[in-house]
Amino acid sequence: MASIKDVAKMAGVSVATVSRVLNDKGYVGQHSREKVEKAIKELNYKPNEIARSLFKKHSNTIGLIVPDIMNPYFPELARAVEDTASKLGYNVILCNSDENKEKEQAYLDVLKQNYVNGIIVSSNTLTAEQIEALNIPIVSIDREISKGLPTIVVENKKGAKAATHFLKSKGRKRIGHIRGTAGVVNAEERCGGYREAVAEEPWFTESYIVNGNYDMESSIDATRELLGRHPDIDGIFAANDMMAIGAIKAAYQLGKKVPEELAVIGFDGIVLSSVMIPELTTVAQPIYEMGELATTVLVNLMEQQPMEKTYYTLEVELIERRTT
Amino acid sequence: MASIKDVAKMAGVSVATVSRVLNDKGYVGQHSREKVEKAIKELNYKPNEIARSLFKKHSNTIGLIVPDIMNPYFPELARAVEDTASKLGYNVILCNSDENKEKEQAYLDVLKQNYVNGIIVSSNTLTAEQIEALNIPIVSIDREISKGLPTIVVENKKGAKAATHFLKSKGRKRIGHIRGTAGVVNAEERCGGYREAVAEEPWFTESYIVNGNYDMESSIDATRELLGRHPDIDGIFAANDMMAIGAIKAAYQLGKKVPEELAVIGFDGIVLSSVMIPELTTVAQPIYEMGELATTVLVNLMEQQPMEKTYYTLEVELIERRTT
DNA sequence: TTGAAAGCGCTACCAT
DNA sequence: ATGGTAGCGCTTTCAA
Repeated sequence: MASIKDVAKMAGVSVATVSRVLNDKGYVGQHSREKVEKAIKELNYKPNEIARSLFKKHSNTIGLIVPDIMNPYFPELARAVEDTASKLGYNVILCNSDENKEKEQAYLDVLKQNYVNGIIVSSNTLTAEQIEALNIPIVSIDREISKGLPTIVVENKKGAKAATHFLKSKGRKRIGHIRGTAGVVNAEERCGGYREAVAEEPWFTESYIVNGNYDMESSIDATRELLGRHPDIDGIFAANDMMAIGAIKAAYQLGKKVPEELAVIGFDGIVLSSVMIPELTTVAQPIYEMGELATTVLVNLMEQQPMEKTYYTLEVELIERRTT
Repeated sequence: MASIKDVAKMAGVSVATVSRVLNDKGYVGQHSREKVEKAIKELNYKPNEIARSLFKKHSNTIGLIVPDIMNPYFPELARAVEDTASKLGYNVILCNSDENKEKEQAYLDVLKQNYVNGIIVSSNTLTAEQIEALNIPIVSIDREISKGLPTIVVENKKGAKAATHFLKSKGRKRIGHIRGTAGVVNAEERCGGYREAVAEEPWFTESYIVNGNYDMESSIDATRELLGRHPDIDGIFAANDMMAIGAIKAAYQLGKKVPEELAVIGFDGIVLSSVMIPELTTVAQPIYEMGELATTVLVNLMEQQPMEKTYYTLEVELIERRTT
């Protein structure tokens, strides 16, 4: 591979001059510039990004840490991040943390050793201390890790409340809730939204809430239990789409018709929700937009641009489909 | 961040000695080693991978180029690649090509400029020349780009044939096929498998094959057309799962019951197929395994280890579920 | 067993 | 306007 030296030699100038035309920085005479450009073309020269990174102390790369890219929420996010990063001249390194603290810290270290410019992270285990110790621009998606740290979240509570009210508006009389993973902030928030919506209902008791793990399997069990306790439930708000699907599966197993006997609404708006049959009514997050925003905010941060805002709460949208 | 110099200073030795203990290479006295290790711990020193890369001429990262991580086939592949790479000490840079030649070449260049050790690619547009010009270890998934280039594929034809025979074994009398994107090799192969299975059927004509684009929308239209032409069709083999889902949607639109009046079988075994309702019968590829294998083969190649094999054809597995 | 120093490819400072 | 060169942090010869 041709290096800057080869270009300089062929053009009959110094490497300094080549560097100047490469970066379009400093004075370069018209004549020299042309010679250099010609040599670059002839040698098909591409600057070595690693050498640049060593000098600049950053590598034009951003790290993306997600729990698991196979979780249907994240491909769209990853795509948005990669699209935006690529447009702005950055590569993205993909990391699957499995919500495991050790893995997460290991990735953080590796990313730092590789001089990433910044990191986008979706995590429920990361602490403010870890981030401060790292001393690299970070933006957090879906959870506020600490005050002041740039964060992109959605209206979890509001969306949950809307979902529950929607079920009521459809004439549902007894509405249960399948809560997300215990300890996860957005699960609490969504549960809070549900609670507000049903607080005044005479029938409501805590037993209308059952715990799931944000996956389909846990939700099938949870739904069976819930429906066992309260056979009169005719509407379920699940804290995410995968659990909504689980609820529908459980309903089929129990011989209940969806939506006739049981209406189900989810949360997230993953692609799956619009593809499955019957199509799922859900409170959709603007996932792509979140990834885009996270990336531009991160890049602003990396480039030390003044930030008007550091905490973004995006709107969710209730999409009515077939399960309600 | 502490550098090797700081460690050397603190330990009272030269940077050469520190480097030796870091890499466990060359002679280091017991006493020096201990001093160095102590200093490393105390400073929480982590070697700068970029500096290493500059010297070594590779960066311990591999590029993964896929058409679109949002396509449900790829998250599992990406996960497998990342898991395996991470285990072997490599990072992975994610690239979405959109099957666009220019984007693809741009990524190839960027990856090379970043000294990636190797690349895993799933592409229908990449040519043997591009790869040779690049001069970086590459393995191709899902398509043989050129003889000799390490390749991981599945038994497309065999699987397609099995799918069609399976429909017959279920008593289906008229079986249509929704073909994948024109010009894509695996689409041809799968179509070939279907053809072999129905060649002897007296009813068979080319009009039982209709073209889709490997996505749901195209398949809905294609299915409506197919069923319009041949209302007697009672079984459909779609060249991938998304198109199978499209076929099912079209059937619902037309008031046909699945599987009673129309059996549908897909291909790929994406997660979606087991989650949707009704669960989809499909010919599953061992996607995770393919990613794993691709990565280990690539790493062998990068490390110049002798390769027994360069072309791997993996078995597919017919999974019977609810749509047949 | 250890250290000095060259060099990986590039940028930016300082001269001229 | 241009060139020489130090230095980014590391590895690896070469000498001692």
